[in-house]
Amino acid sequence: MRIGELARRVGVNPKTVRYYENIGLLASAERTSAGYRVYGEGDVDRVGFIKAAQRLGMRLDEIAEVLALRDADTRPCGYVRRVLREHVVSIDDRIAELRRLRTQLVDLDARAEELAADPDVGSASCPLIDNVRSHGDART
Amino acid sequence: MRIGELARRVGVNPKTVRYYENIGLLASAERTSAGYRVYGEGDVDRVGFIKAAQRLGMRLDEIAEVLALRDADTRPCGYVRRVLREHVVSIDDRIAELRRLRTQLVDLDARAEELAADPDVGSASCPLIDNVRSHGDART
DNA sequence: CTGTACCTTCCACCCGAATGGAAGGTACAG
DNA sequence: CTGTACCTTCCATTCGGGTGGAAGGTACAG
Repeated sequence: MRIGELARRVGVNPKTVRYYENIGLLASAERTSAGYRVYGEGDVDRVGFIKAAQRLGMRLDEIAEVLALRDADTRPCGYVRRVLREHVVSIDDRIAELRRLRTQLVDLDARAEELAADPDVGSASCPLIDNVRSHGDART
Repeated sequence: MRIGELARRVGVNPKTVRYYENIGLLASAERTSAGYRVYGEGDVDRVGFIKAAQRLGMRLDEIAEVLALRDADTRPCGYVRRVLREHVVSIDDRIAELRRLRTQLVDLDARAEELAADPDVGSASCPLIDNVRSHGDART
């Protein structure tokens, strides 16, 4: 497939794919005789992986390390395994932190519940909204 | 306390604190007669919360929404609770995705283990490292 | 053959999130 | 009363991660 289809399938801009190639996250793609880049399923996978990792807050350079590992059919050396293990630990930390945040949010919601149960207030006006909207454009 | 101490306690740059005030994440701080910003424990807490949320990949505008909620001693309206619940769901997604990534990394490490067990290769050289180092300066 | 949808390179610009530095005021120790 | 550590504002710059747009080539349908 060509770059457009790859991009569509992963949900990114074709430019982003070229950008990844530029910075070495993707190997230089094969080209058709006309110079068009040609991709296969492996690339869909790879770009998908990059995007997934990114959503988790990894930077591209960190992702590059992990991908390099993934690419290594060759015997992985100690360095590389250390990097791997570090990533696993940092993921564990992240998960733990997310759980803490989740708890805080659920508690907030519970408080909201209580207040909402208060019969003499409807849920009509919400000064909060104005509050939120006035700083930094709401993206939704 | 003044801005420097707040910043030190949370582990951020004083500039960052002013920046947060600018964009409305922090209310305008009280000032001494000389114009110095004055903070309390609540602010340490708040900036710490911002940083924690950020480490989890939330953007400042999303964090602003959650903080606005946290600020709401007033009855939370439906809108606000919806936002809350959305955040919880997205955290759950994030956790799930992190788990998937973790599994992938652990599998990689297991593969590394196998290969490392192969007796006729030491773990001396590692073409991977060069690979990684050549694109995007390694940060470590 | 022409349209249009897609591709190429190259260069410049955008956004979020800070951070640096200049120019100047303040708190307080010695 | 001076040093230095800290504060103020304002404006410019950085960095990561893209994205826009121009100028031009290509694939293929009608």
